[in-house]
Parts: sequence; structure tokens; C-alpha cells
Amino acid sequence: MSRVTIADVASAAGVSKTAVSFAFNNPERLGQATLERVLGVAHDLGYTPHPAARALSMRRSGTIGLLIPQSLSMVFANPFLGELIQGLGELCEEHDLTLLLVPPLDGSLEGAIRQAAVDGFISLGLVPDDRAIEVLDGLGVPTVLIDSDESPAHPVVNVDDRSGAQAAATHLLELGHRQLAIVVLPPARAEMSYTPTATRRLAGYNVAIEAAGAPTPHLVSAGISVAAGTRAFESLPSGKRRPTGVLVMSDMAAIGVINAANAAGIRVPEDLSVVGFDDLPVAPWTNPPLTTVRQPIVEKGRLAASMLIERMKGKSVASPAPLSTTLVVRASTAEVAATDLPIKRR
Amino acid sequence: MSRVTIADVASAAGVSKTAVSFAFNNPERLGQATLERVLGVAHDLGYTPHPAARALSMRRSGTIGLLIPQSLSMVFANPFLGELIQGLGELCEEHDLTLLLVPPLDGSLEGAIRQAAVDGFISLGLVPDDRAIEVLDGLGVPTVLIDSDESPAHPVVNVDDRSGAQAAATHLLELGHRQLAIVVLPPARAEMSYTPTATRRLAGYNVAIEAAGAPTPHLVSAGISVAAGTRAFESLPSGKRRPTGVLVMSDMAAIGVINAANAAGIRVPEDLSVVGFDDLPVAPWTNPPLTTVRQPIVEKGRLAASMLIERMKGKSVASPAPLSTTLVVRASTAEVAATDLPIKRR
DNA sequence: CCGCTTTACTAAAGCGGTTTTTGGGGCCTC
DNA sequence: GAGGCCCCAAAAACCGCTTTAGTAAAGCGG
Repeated sequence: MSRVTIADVASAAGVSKTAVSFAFNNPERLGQATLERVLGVAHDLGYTPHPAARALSMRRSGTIGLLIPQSLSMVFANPFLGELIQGLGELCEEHDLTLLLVPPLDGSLEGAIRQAAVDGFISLGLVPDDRAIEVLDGLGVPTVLIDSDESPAHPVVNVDDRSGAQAAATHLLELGHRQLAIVVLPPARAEMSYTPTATRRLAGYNVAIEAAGAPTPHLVSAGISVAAGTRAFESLPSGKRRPTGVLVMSDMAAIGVINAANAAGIRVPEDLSVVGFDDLPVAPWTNPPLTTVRQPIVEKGRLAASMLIERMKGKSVASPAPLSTTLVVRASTAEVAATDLPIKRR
Repeated sequence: MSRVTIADVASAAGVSKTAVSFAFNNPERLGQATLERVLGVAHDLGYTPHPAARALSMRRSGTIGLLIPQSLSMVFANPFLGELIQGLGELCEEHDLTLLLVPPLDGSLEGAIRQAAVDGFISLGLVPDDRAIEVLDGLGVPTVLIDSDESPAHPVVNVDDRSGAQAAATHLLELGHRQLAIVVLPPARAEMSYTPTATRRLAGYNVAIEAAGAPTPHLVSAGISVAAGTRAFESLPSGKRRPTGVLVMSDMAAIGVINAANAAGIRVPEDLSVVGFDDLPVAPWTNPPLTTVRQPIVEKGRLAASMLIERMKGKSVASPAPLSTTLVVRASTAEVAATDLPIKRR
């Protein structure tokens, strides 16, 4: 009961393999009668070209790979990826492409890359000189980077993390907050330093804080899950050094912070202001609704996919300007409480 | 600057292609010295076996396909899929597999299937006699069905939709609601009837309603997005025939219903009780927190993936019993208001 | 009826690997 | 010193498809 091959169809229809192949890919090169006969026989036999054989022969698999630096269960816990895929998906479907999710296999992204039969890669959060990207380059597979550093070798799609972060910090400072904490995104892979995204956001926060002459904020690193946000809250200083405002680099972690605060009897926003980052669809529904920095995630995916598709056609594309971010003020931020005002401390 | 092939490595190392292949796949068949030399040369040249060629030759691609009946942008708007992929992903990574998302291409799932070089398929929400599944069978690719009907030909992973739905309806009825509406999941594909899931949930709702002798509920069909829920609410009867309780087959749509109700000045749960289905992570954060039926989505993915992997090894696996569902009561449901009590109408 | 182009189809050479089979020494054994 | 074994490595077949180059027959103007 093995698979029906092109040779089976050919002999059943009394023609050559070539004719069968033409029937599907080059019908105008066949006579009307033969064409119909071949197609008929192929259909009766339930013939489908073997995708791998086709890919090998045509040097094209009809698939693009999404390079994910962490495990799938980790990264899909954050709706961010779902949003991104919505954007990628639109373009993929438009161009008859399927999307392969490529997480590290056996701890190694490079190994996973080698195994992936794709026409192009979209990399998420990897710096251009990551080993994995170098492997990609060696292979000559077109690649587009999302949330990375500027690179001469690759087109890169970014948002204006810095301005967004700066706006978030400024917002808190204008509400009178001085004692701030920052919840930083963790490195994509254990041995690395901050992700490019985290670095830019951190810079944005700090610009505003320094400009306002506020004290150096307390830094905590936390994953992108609600649970990680909870842990981050618990590691914040308490007592009189407790921050009155927290800048969180991810909405999911921000939700964790809010939950943990509520559980600890600290009211948001009365006792603690929280600002997220992303503006995920859940942001308006949290309790209280989350003040956050909006970034156009779906658009990011769409743009990256369209650029990759251009590259796959052999055209060269330039990195676009970073997409703009905007602060969305909801109810998780408020003026600092009177008792927390710096003036009280004098 | 074309790709480095096995032949390049072979000639550079002064050996045959066989030796190079053995160096990677069968190292013990090579002498120590040759092995090291070949591996060294391969590394220097940056050689990586061509995945498609490898797949063709080995009859194995190291990829499993997730068959998605709708467009990616549609289906990823619901966190359900992200949850499911968390479960699938765990098993994939454990077994060094990557995950290919296969939505309909050019409107045709079958076409997309043919193009996908995978070792097995997981199908979401398709009935066993769907054309797409038939194509799969013809190909002899192992397949596991999620959210489908019982099938002798395929293992299928389901949850106990019926009991869950029945519990949800019973809950509302016990709170005194009589005038109910049901928001049904739409067919997976335009030409089809209700999905297996929708059918089972509907049956569960109806069992409870009939047992309580309540009037026939109003039926509305709506997609799985918030916006669809909003539209569903707007098409509910108003005036004295307005339902006091709504049973929604998806949390996202339930959120839309709540939003729309709030916007229309109808309070949840005082004026309207809403029950969802899924218990997505957002359910506790909605305003008010959503009463809903919990189904173990991640577990569903895990189970389906592990079954598929067994099948891919040639073992045959039986469909497990439906995973259990439980009603989670939160704040979106309450006793029917006095003015709505049937007794008032007499 | 001859040479030329078209039309309709086929043979064979890839695509880049894996795997089965074959063969060439070197070392033992009797 | 011939035969037998083992160890390594190479040759060749194969996976299933596409595509180039080529051929036989048909069409056609003169």
C-alpha cells in the first residue's frame, strides 16, 4: 500500500513521466486528449506529487520558517506570538505559503534550522551575529529579522521601542512618581545579554528618568508570562523603598504584577501604578484596564512577511523605519498618593 | 555562491559521498582518521545536508502538520490555538519535530495538504469524512483528529463538550433563568453544517433546557472573535423577549457579548448572565470575570501529539475517552432579576 | 513532393542526499 | 603460501519529481 508515484500514473495512462508532470505544471504542452486522460488517471489513482521530491527538484518548498528562540510552550503563553502570526499568516496565504514553526530542538536552534526545509526565515528577537543567524547566512537562505539590531546584511523590522518606553516613563513621572521599578525582558537564550528590544526599551525609560532627575530605578528581570510578573512583583523592595510605579516590558508580566499586588493588598493604581508594553488585546480587559505602550504587532508580521517574500523573489529590500509606538493610558496608572510624595519625605 | 553539497565535501576531503554521509549518520562505519577529517572539512565548508533531499531519501521530514480549517489571521485571533500549540509544542520538541501550520491555500485545504511535506497530520475541527481528510488517507499519512466525530479510521481527541454545555445551561436554569439564547460556533468551512463540537455543545445545552421545561432558546451563530460576539449580541431579540441568560460557545465571543451589553446599558450579570466556553487565560480578567466551561486545551494538544507520534512509529492507538470539562463559576452570571421572573408575567 | 516549422510527446539528466552492495587490502590461520 | 575474515571505503542504485534536449509525425507553403 505504498504511495502512488508519478511513474504509476504514467504507466497506467500509457504515457511518460514527463507527460504526467506536464499535465500538472505545464498543461499547454500537452494535447487536449492526453491531458484529460492523464488528469483522469491521476485523479482515479489519488496521485499527489511527493512534496519533498518536488521541493528538491524545484528548489522551492512553499514554506517559510519562523525562528523562535525559546520553547513553543513558553513563547505561546504570550499572545504576542499569536498576533504576529496573524500578520505573517495573511501574507503567507496570499502567496500560497505555509508557515513552519522552528523552535530550538534539543536545545539547539542551529540544529533545528538545518532540519527545516524552507524558502526563507523570519527570525524573532535574535541579534544579527547570533550563531543561528550565521548558519542561515552560510546556507544562503533569505532572512528577515524582527526585533533585532540594525544589520547591514539583513532587512530588519522594528518598532520604536525607545520612544514608547520613554513615553511610558514620562507618563509616570508626570503623575509625580519618583521611585520606579523596571521589569526587564529576559535574554532570549540563557548565555546572552538583554535582547535588542529590552536594551532599547531600557534606554528609553532611562532617558526620561534621568531627564526628570528621578532616582535610579530598581531593575528586575522577568519572563513574559503572568507567573513571571508575579514573581517579579515579589522581588521588589518593600517598605519605604517600595516603588510607586512599575514599568513592565510586557503586558503579560504587567498583569502578573497587578495580580500579585492585589493579592498583597496593594491597590492598583492607588498604591501602585503599572505600565505595560505591547497593548495586547487583553490589555483593556484587565482589572484595572492596563495603561500600556501600543506596538502594531500584526502589522509587524505583515511587513516582515512581505519583505521576506520580496527577498525570496531575489529582490533586495531595505529595512523600513521603525514602526511607531504610542502610549495608551487606561486605569492602571494614577497620580502618586500623597503619602508617597517626595515632598512628604523632607 | 550556491549551496555546499555532499559532493563538495567529499571531493574536498578526498573521499566518496558515501563516506561523508556515513560520517554524519553512521560514524562507526568509518575509520577514526577519516571520520575526523570528513567532519572537519564539512564544518569548514559550512556544510548542511539539504533537508528536502534528506526527506526524500529517508522518507521522513521531521515535521508534523497542523491542519487549520480557516485562515491563520482568523484563527489566531482566538487564544485557543495558542494554547493548543503549547501542548503540541511540548511533545514536538521532546521528539525533535517541527510544527507546520497548514491553513487553506487559495481556499483549498486539500491543495495545502499536498504541498506539505510532513510525517503526520493533526486535524482541528474537521469531520472524518471531510474531503481533506480523505486526501490524507489516500496519502497514507498518519493522522489524529482533534474536536471531531468518533471515527473508526482515526484516533480522535475530544473533550466532553456535552456535559460541559449541560452544566453551563443547568447553572443558568438554577439561577432562575428561563429565557435563554445560545451563541453557536460557525461551521468550519462555508459549505458545511455545524462543527462536531458545536453539535455536541448544542445537544448538552438542550438536554438541560428541555429537562427544566424552559422555552426553546434563541439561536445565533457567531465566529470566535470578540467582534463576532458583539454582533451576536446585537442580533438578540430585545424588549420583553430579551433573553436573561446567554450561553456562548467560545470565551472570546462571550467577551464580545459582555462588551456589547455594557455598551447598550445592559449590566452583566444584573440584567444579563453570560456563560462562555473554553476558560481561556483571559476569562478571569474580563469585566466581570467570566463564568465559563473549562476544557483542558494544552492537555488536548499534548495528548494528540503523543498519539500522533505513536502512530508515526507504526503503532496503532485507540481514541481516549473524552477529556473532562468543568464549569467555572465567576461573576458574569447571577440570579435572574426579579422583574424578569416568569412569575411576574402572569 | 521537398524542406521547414510546429506540435506532441519522450528519454535522460539532474536535484542532493541515503543505503545496499561490492571490492580492495591487511592480517591470521593452517 | 593459499584461503578466509575483517575492516574500510567506494560504486551504484534509489528516493520521486522537474526540465532540458531531442525525436517522430504532422502541417504547410511553394
